[in-house]
Amino acid sequence: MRRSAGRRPSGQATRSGARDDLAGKLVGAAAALVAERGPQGFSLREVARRARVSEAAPYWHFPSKEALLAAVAEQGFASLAAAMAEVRARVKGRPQLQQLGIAYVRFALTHPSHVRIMFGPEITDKTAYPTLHEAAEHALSLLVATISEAQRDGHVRRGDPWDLAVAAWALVHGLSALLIDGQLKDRVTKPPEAEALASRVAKLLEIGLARTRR
Amino acid sequence: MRRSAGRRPSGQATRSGARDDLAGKLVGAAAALVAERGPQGFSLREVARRARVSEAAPYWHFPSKEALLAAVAEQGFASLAAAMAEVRARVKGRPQLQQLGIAYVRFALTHPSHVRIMFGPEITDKTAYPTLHEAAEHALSLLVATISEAQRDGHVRRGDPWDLAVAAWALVHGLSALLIDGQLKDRVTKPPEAEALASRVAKLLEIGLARTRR
DNA sequence: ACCTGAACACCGTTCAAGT
DNA sequence: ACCTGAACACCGTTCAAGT
Repeated sequence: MRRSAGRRPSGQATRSGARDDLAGKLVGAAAALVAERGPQGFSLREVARRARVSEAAPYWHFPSKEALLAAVAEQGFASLAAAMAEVRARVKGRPQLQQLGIAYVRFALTHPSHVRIMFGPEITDKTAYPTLHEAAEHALSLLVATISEAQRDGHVRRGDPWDLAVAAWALVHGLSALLIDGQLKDRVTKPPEAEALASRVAKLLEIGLARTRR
Repeated sequence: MRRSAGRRPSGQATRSGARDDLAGKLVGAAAALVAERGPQGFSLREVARRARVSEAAPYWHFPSKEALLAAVAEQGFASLAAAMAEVRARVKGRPQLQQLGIAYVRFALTHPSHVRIMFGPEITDKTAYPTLHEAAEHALSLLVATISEAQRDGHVRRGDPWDLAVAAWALVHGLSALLIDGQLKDRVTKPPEAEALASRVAKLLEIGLARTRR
């Protein structure tokens, strides 16, 4: 009960750009370890070992293993949002939604362990980490914005944009989960097949959300 | 290297109906523990404690913690398939698909930890447990059958039924995952709201998969 | 303020030993 | 064939102690 509950979960340096920043190094090592071994093989002690500090050292910067993972998850939502923003900047008009969906699945397939941390039960209460919550919220807001604009341009049916966004999110998130969890291994074994499936499903999304009478 | 890799992962009795069946008792205790504490709080030692045997005892019946969890997951897919079959028997015609979707989400919301075990990373290689794989395959086959019949009856567009089934599965699975993982807690806080959202999303599914020009 | 070393209470799994 | 008791190598977390 002597430490101050690990501020700076995003892991900036204490002073400007100091490179003795252990918090940042821990987040980096944690992200790498998650990518390597997945949520199962992850351990705080191994992170400490990789950062060349004692097993108790991380506790000064993060109140728990969960808090460190929350920082990793936040990082993940930031990269996801960046990937989404890139698509929104690059492709305009009717195909935007489909491309956004494909980008989502692609992100999940290239960072499966990251995605598991972002959404899985490792972080029990997401609202306990406000910056994580905001990062997730921001990614969703990009999708809602895309839907709203598509409605304005007449590419998507009328209706509550949040509802439609959740449906779109659920579709690509569900496909990602099924692929990551190996539930479709019988029929889709290689990455290109997964990409093709993602493309077809995202096409169905575009059709499904399209204005009736197309 | 002295035991025979735990046969009977479904946990039947050795002789007909013998009630000293430890394997079955372990699966029961494991399922209860999963429901109580989730995948995180689950431990093989606690299961052994609840079954009133030593911590080494489970290893005669199951080669690993993962194998015991695979039995729990198999049970989960069996109940899911049963719930789906019930819907298929009860409701016919065009609303069948929507009702199936709602039933899926309802199952996930009432058995969140079970669903996590069924789909999560706890079981690394699903193909290593053939009966688990079959149980999952069977649940999917019910969905494919529903789609095929709906196509025959003119309620669903043309196209590879497996593709359409995967899209439908992804949609309801994704919505379930987002709800379970608390990703929608900002907007949907109570079970009735979740049900209503599931209903609207499943309706979108029906519309999206409908024949064009409806 | 920040970190170490040692400790506590847990794990999954193995292995000799019992019946 | 089936189970126990003890052991090994790990965990997350805490706490006194150092600087």
